[in-house]
Order: sequence, then C-alpha cells, then structure tokens
Amino acid sequence: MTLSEENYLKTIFHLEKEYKDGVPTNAIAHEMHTKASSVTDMIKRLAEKDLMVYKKYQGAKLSDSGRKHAIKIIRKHRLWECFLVDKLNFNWDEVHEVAEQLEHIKSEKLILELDKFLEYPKTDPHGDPIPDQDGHIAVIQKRVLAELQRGEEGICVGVNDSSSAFLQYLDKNNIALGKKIKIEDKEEFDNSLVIQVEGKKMTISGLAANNLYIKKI
Amino acid sequence: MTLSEENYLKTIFHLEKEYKDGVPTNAIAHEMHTKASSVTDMIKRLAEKDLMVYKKYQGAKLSDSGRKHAIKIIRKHRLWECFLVDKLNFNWDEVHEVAEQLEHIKSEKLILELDKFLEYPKTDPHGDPIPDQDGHIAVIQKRVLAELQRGEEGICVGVNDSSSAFLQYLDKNNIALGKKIKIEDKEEFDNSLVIQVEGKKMTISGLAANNLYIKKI
DNA sequence: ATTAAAATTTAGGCAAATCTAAAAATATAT
DNA sequence: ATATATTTTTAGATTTGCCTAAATTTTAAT
Repeated sequence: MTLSEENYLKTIFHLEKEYKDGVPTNAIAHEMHTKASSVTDMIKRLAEKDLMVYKKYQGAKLSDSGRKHAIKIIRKHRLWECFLVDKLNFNWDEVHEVAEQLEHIKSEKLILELDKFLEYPKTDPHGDPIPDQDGHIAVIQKRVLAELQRGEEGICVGVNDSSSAFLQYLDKNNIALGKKIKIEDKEEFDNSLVIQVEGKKMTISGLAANNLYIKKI
Repeated sequence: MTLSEENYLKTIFHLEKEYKDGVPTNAIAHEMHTKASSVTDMIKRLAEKDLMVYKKYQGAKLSDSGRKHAIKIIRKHRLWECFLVDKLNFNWDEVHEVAEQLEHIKSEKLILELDKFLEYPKTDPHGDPIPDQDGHIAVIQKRVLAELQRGEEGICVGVNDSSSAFLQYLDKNNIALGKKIKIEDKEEFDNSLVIQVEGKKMTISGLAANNLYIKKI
C-alpha cells in the first residue's frame, strides 16, 4: 500500500460520516487538495485492489478491507499524537502535520509497543477516540457546546475543528480538554454564548461553540 | 527532498569512507539493490540540485550541502534506534528496518525533542556515534577485536556488521556492548580466537572478530 | 599498444500519481 | 420535459524513479 493510497483511504473514511451513501469525487478532491480526475484514477486503482467499491458516477465507498486499513492508519495517527504531546512537549495545535507523516510507518511491533509505552490511551490530544487493535472505535458521549441551554454546564471533551487557528484560540482563552464550562447566556441574534470557565466569564462566537464538544454533567 | 534522494545521499555518505575519491556507480547500485543506470539518473538529478559533484565516469561525490543533509538523516536514524531500544523494548537486531522509515520524518522540533527525551545519547544501540545538531560526528576510539593479541583485553564498543544474523549470534553468545572481552588464544590457521567473556571461554571465527569493535583497556 | 573485459552512460520504456482539457453523465430549474 | 449547470469520467501529458538493452568509456591483460 502506497502513501497516497493510505491517504485516500483515510480521507474517504472520514468523509463517509458526512456522505453515507457514496462520497462524491469532488468532496475527496477538495479535501485532498487535488483534482477530481486524479481522484477518479485513484478510486479505480483502489477498487481493483478491493479496498473500495466503485460504480461510475456513484461516489466512493470503502470495502470492509479498505475500512480496516483506514482505521489502522487512524489508530497510528492518534497514538503518535499522544506521544508527541505527552512525551515530546508538543502543543495540541502542533501535532497534526507530524502525525500525518508518522501514521505511515509500517511496523506492527512499533504500534503495539508505542501503545503500551503510552499506557493505552483512550483518546488523542483533541479528544478523538483511539481505535483498538481490532479496529473497534469507542463512541464518545458528547454534544456541541452550542446545543446547551442557559444554565447548563459540561466538561470540554473534544474539538470538531483541529486547525491550529482554532486550537490556539482555545489556548488563548484558557479552554482545554477537561475544563468545566457553564452557559451564562445565549444571544439569539448571532448565536454567540457567554460562558464561564474556571470562574472567568467570556463570550464565544456561535462558530466556536459549534466546534467544541462537551459532555453534560 | 524525496525519500529516494535521501536514501542515495545516506548511502553515498557511508560509501565515501571506503571510496575516498569518488564512489563507483556500481557500488551504489549494489548497496541500494538497484541498477547502475538508475544510479546514473539519480546522481545527475542530485548534482543539478547541488547535493553532489558529478563528473562523468568519475564516480559520485557529495557536495558540502549533500553531506550536511546525509548527516541529518543519519542523526535521525540513530536517535530513532535509541528510542526503539530504550523506550519500546526493541532488541538491537530489530531496529534497522523501522529506523529506515523513521529517519525520513520531517520536523525539526521532533528531532530536537526526541534528543532531549532520550537525554542526549552519544551513541546508538550498535555503538555508532550520533551526529550532533551541527553535524559534528564524534570519533569513537576503537579497533577490531581481531587486531588484539593474546592476553590483551578490551570493552566491546560497537559492531561493524549490523545484520540481525550477526547481532543474534552475539546475543546467543552473551556478547553485548559494554562487555569485557579477553583474548585467550589466537589460531593462525583460520584466524579464529578463543576469548573470555564474563568468565566464560568461547571460540569465535575470524570473520566475527573482524566485525566486533573493542576499546582496549 | 592493442585487445578484451568491466564499468558507466545513453536511449527508450514503464508504472504511479498527478495535471489540463474535453467528453459524457447526472442533477437542477424553469 | 427540455435546456442548462454541475459533476464525473476519459484522454492525453508530465514527473519521478526505476528498468533493459545498446553504446561508450575506462581499466586490465597480454
């Protein structure tokens, strides 16, 4: 399996959540910063290797084998992110690019031992679940902050947007995984929220509130 | 810099020790399990990027810039080997293949932090020196075991052959870095040696004795 | 000093992964 | 329902890194 093939599998896996019955060629092209024609080429190649099910004009679907491969890559990606943050002093907004490289390293023993070394973490630094060896992915109980009503509170458990811009914005505002957040007020006009984090009040935009995952308490 | 280019630089760097005035095309081809014509192609490409100095039929020579790059890759390779052995329970005969992959990961911070995390190791699990950030490589005081005379003794400080066959042979015979070895007898007929390691006598072949580095005490 | 052998380079091709431009199929809008 | 717009696919090129086979250069041998 080539690096490029692995990246396609991973991307399609993520997009399947949004596009249940076939991921459009264009969606893949956009996500991978490439052209639709290149995507068609690759989909065909992956289909020939039985990693995908391909019917012309019907969008991309992973085969069971393709999905298994995709999950392995995601497992590696997230374990490496843990390593970078827990052991090498990376901040959560710095890990993505490096993990994108590390996820392609091929060695069963490496991942087994890395998992053990990190003491079998359940989630990565962004709160996303780490698939287990058998490819099982735990479902994390969560809802977007924007859904909560005035007076409700919860613990921050993840982000929907892992861009460093958003993560740095959270850092700047003292919001991190594990922090308790209470809704003080909701502004209907622009969906912004007044929240309280560790006793400090602040306002966050509707967009930000839609990218923060909370577990209600 | 592509993966393939990096592998050429690294290989040529290592071969330059043996071929001081130009590494023959064939030597590179042999080492990289490829064909001489492919090597010529690549040498030209590297020369165009000023990573090598190329004159037809004169063999390959690294430029200063090429040598700097090669050393960076070797630094990364050896640091990752330390990581695998010290932190992930790899044996010294299992690390090479994985380190060959890891050495191509691109991130300054990653290597800086890995070095710190490992507490700035001086040598890798085979006793080879780890180049520092500026590309300086310490010279390790050593000689091959085969050179020692009857009655002399030394500490094992490295291996010339890192094949897993040889390393496993050493494991099996209780020879490892740091062990004290004393020459009990030399057999002129086949250059084999009778040595003593931790009080136990054993015979090793001339070939093995030529691949073990010793520091005299 | 020729000639034979070995090493190196050139020429021409191939596969992976991408691109642009054009063609074909599907979706949308009136 | 038909025309228009959008999406997807095909066709044909390009680049990287490799190959084989043939030509060229260097080295070694007599």
